[in-house]
Amino acid sequence: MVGTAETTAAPAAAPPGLRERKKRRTRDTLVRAALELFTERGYERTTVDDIAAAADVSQRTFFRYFASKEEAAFFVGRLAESRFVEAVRGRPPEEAPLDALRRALAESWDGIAEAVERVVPLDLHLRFYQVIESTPALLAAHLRRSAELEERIARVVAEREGLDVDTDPRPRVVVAVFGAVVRVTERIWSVGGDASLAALREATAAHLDQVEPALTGDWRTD
Amino acid sequence: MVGTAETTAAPAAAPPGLRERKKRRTRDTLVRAALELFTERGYERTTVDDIAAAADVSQRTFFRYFASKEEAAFFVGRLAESRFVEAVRGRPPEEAPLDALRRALAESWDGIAEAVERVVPLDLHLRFYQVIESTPALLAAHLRRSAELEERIARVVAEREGLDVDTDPRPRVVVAVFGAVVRVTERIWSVGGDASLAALREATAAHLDQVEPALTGDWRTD
DNA sequence: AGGCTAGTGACAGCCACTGACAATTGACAA
DNA sequence: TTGTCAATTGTCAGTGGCTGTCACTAGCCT
Repeated sequence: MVGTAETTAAPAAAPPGLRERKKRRTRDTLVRAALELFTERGYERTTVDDIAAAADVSQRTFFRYFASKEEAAFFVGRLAESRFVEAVRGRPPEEAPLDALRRALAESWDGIAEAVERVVPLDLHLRFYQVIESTPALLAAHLRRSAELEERIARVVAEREGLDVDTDPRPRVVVAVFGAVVRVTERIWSVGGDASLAALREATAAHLDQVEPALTGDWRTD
Repeated sequence: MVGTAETTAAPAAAPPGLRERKKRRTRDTLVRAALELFTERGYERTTVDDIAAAADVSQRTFFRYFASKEEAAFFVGRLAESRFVEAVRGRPPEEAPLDALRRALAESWDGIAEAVERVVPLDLHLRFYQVIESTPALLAAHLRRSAELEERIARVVAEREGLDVDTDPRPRVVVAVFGAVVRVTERIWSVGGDASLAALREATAAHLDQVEPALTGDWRTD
């Protein structure tokens, strides 16, 4: 069952039966309970038993929905990622790669917020980033997931440009640069006082503007 | 005891007593046993008990030397990181940041190889990168460690330029970009056939050359 | 030589995670 | 409606990473 959620949703969605609805409810309850406990008490100090108890299921059931404690933590993040990948796919092919990534992100925010809200309060999701940044185990998992996401996007970019990712390093390089900036932003934003989506959005745009000047390196001429 | 290795070595190294030498030997034996087992059998399929048995100590003793199985895996990598940081510190301040990083890395390779050899065969260390890339848990840990390293280096760069990392995002951005390229290189190199230091060195230089052209984005004009 | 202390092993226990089996409970046809 | 089948769940037992505790041994220092 793990991983077979609606990420692999059928094209023609038949009205889900009771069984399916119940499953979704359980899953969402688990995710929400997990995020609430994590943000209140911390990731490490929350046991899977705690989460299961809060959702009123057995520990074994928790692991039938999520392959690991970590996976539950990032379930919501996954929704956001899919949105972004789709946005990149939808960009007109004549845009330069870095531009396309940038605009895709800019136009994704609202859709992401909406998708997140369908499972947990947006605010909870945003506050959870602070937990990620301050928990080594979670940060590690987050970075690995980001790397995987970058790989997916690099393939999309390569396809747009008619290149082979395994021959030409440029797609991976641009995407890596883009991802690096986004992560620096997340980090700075998460320790800053304003945990709002608007603040994240603006900080991202601002930092992306810094890439060119930062690389040319005449920092002392301003 | 964990973490108090010679990273925090005394300035005037008094001739180490028997106790100290024995400790170092035990630690190195553990590291070597761990890397050998990891590369032969895989990380997950090697238990801490296996490593401890191979080094002829108890499991408890293993955990007195290393806070986690993961830490033993990255002990050698830590040596390499320190060398690099020092090399960055040693670069003349008039160099542009990205240049300084690049040259620091270029001049570090030999010293790193030497430092590694003092603990395990260089070849073993290099082959271990394949294990890292193909083991999710290790990759996650590796990425987190890289992020920490980048933070340290960002501070060095900021200092060189007389900037405050918490105010000006540029130091973190350059370093992140540099780190991203290095990681893309590691990844491609680790799946490629040639697991030699020379190959890694060349691939790194080549990929760093790609940053500028990849960002400007006129990919179809060549 | 003898006390001091760092290093070690043995043991017990917590927590993430997994396999196996039995009990429930939706789904669907008779 | 009812009976059957399959999906979902709970219980139980076990593995592996990791930690606290305690007694014991072995370098070190006077």
